[in-house]
Amino acid sequence: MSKIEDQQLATKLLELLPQVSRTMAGGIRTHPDPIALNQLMVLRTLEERPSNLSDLAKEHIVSLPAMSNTISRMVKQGWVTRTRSQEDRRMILIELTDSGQKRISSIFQHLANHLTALFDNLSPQEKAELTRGLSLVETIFTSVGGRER
Amino acid sequence: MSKIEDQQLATKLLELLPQVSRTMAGGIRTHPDPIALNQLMVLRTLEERPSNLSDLAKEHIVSLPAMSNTISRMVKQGWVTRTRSQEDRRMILIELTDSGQKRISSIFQHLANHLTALFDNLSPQEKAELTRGLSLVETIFTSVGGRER
DNA sequence: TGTATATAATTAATACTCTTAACTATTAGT
DNA sequence: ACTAATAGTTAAGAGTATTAATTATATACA
Repeated sequence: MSKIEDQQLATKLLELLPQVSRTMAGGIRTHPDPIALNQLMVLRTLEERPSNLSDLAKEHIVSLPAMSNTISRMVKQGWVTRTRSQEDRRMILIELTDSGQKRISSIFQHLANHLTALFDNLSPQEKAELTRGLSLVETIFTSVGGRER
Repeated sequence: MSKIEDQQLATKLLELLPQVSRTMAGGIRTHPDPIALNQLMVLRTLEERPSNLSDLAKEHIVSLPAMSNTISRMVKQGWVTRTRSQEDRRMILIELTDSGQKRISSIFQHLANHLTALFDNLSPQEKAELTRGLSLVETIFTSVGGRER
């Protein structure tokens, strides 16, 4: 019920956001052959399963044109392929290529090492608390689901 | 020591990032007269104290040109002013205008309401855990300080 | 069967953010 | 005075986002 506390949470989240996202971006930029943060995240999704454009856009909470654009850039790089579905010819299936797979492994490993170094200073106790906190963030922000419009 | 756990933390963070930032951006976009998320964050910094460009750039972990660019756009909107410091004439002091102050109040209030609604479903216990988790994120990601280069 | 509607994706127009490299002032050190 | 460091801007280039308009394809129903 405490409105004030909630506002403080909101404020803290708003302050943390650029710190986190730019530290991440920085962790990628030190890779010899870097990639945009968003592209890495899309590639990680595709690593788990091929996907069509709409689902990808929904999952990453961006508009269809934005995702289409991003995919175009990655197709140009040879990291993913676009294939029209035969069952429903309106749909485009996006799949990771071997080249894309290699790329993502290399960069993700690099980033993970970078982040792991940051976590190193935490005690096991603190790591557990951090994990718990992130789970709550996950609950809150994924319950919203797609964009609310 | 558990490398695997750390990687899972990294992965979770990487997955959460777009969810959080886009939910935030969405919370702003529903305002009748929206603003870019980054601009809101810079305005909030300036609300606390006027600042020169370098400090602003450091605090938001972006390059000097990026911040200069963002400030230019906000000056054009009349939300902040640029004044050359008299003590050290190399420095530019950025200050919030009344118009900027009004703008930020309105939008931040809107966003905070939006987020507060998300927090509403949490128990006080969970809110405490979330707060703790965010503090840890803060510790980790602000200890890095500026960009690591 | 045919027409209307919904869905999937793309293109276009526009805006914002970010990087590095090159350049202009100004200040501080020797 | 000369050099080096610091503060900021401008330029070039890439990436990401939005909404609006357009093209296909699929589905619903009269």
